Amino acid sequence: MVPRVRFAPSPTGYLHVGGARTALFNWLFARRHRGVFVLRIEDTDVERSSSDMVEGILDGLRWLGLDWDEGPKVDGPYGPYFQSERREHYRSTAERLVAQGSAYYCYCTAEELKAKREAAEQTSGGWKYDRTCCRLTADAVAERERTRLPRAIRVKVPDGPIRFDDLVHGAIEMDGANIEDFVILRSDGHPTYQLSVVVDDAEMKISHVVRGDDHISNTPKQILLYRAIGADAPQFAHVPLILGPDKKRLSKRHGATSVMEYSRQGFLPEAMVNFLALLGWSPGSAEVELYTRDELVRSFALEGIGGGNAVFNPDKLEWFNQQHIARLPPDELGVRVKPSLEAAGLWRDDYFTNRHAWFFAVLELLKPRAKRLGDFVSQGRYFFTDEVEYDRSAVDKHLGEDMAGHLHALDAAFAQLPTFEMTAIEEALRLTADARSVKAATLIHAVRVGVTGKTVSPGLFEVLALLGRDTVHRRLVAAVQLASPSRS
RNA sequence: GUCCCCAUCGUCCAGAGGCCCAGGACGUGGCCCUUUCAAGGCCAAAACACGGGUUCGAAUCCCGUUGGGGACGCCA
Repeated sequence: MVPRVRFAPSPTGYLHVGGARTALFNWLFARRHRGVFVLRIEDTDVERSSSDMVEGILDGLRWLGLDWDEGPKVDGPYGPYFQSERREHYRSTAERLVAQGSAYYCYCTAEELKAKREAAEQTSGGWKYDRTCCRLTADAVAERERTRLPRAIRVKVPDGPIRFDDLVHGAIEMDGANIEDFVILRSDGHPTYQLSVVVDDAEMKISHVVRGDDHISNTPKQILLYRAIGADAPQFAHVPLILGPDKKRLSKRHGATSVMEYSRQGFLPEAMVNFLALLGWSPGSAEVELYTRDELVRSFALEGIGGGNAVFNPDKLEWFNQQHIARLPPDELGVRVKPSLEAAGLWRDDYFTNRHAWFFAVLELLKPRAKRLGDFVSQGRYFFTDEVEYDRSAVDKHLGEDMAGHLHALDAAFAQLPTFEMTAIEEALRLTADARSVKAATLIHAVRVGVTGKTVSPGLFEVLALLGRDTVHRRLVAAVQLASPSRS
């Protein structure tokens, strides 16, 4: 039997890193075992759900490369995959449970319940539904039904232990006495999560439920429902939560939590996937941290998921990003960097055609310094435009008036070079420095500032070679001007 | 308040009774390389929460304490 897993987000927000990791674990498990990855949208809360949010979540999953086998836009044998389109399944199931005696109508109003709960919290602290409506006589129920009094449906929770074997936590047991008679169908006819999730997981033949730790306490309720509807419960694997640096559950307060926000910030999906996979999961003893998506699929196992919560570490994410950027082949890197250049207005189509060799060489040079995709632009913009932005303090420091003559001489030396390539450039510069009794380093720094506007760049000779003789000449002329006393 | 989960360096993990005076990665500090900054290489500091057991022997098993997290909704 092929494993069937699902990711079931509720579209009440964007895909955040916690949800992304849950989705990733499900996806990895499905791919590892050649199973099926189902995407189901849990939009039973009409008030808080929106189609924009659905799109946002799909975008996040697509960006991460987590493709689903059944779900929105991918028909399957167990659809529809939006809970809002499956109401009849839930309603009829709930009525069936009432008919067979495992659930009952509850006519208590929200106000009544709220009052009771608040009163109880004043005194004892905790509160469970007091089963007022469970004790109603058949006549009393019939009377209320006749007057069409609004009612919800509650499950009658039996006392006694409910056990299950969690794939990450092991045996877990809870006593029904600690669980209240929870609502499965609201008075407006909409199902609650507890009902819809069980009905759908059962009908969609889900074999393994991999979800957040925060659902552990829901699991016994759901097991009760599986029993009541006469279905086998799936295997459960409850993944610990992702925490912020303050050890509190990760939330907006901790900065970027939307997966797409990381995309915007220049992170690679490869890096995010690698980072998230290793947050709470480990392949075992291998002392390797960098994985491609395929490698993760090959080594993934639910057994490797640890039991404790994990703190989200942005520094490590950034390191993964740098490593994955460094591993991108040149043409692929070009594709990834293009949007940043476009956003800066520095993109030119011939970077992919006539000048692709030059373009790729520039990216390769900038690569070891790039932590995010935007760094190619912020650190290397002088490659893509002649409008050099000079760092004022760098100019003051390295382009003193004594440099004007040196730079002029260097420009002349460059003009004499038979070929303008790295070793020849270096030789010319060192010779010029010698001849004029300046330290090569001093001249190098001056040229760097003059040509790139910055004190920081890749190796200067590579930079000059890639910029080309004409560009270097123009900038050297400009640098001589900058260094000349007349400028002020 | 009740119930549940968790507990190894600052952080993420390895460790499934002797291989561990605890290993890797990020971060931090130092050195090397060097025209700057990175990258890379090398080195260093840094942890088994505490207390009881069990055992010849415990980071590993059991109990308790403490600490952290989660759930107790006609939210999901």
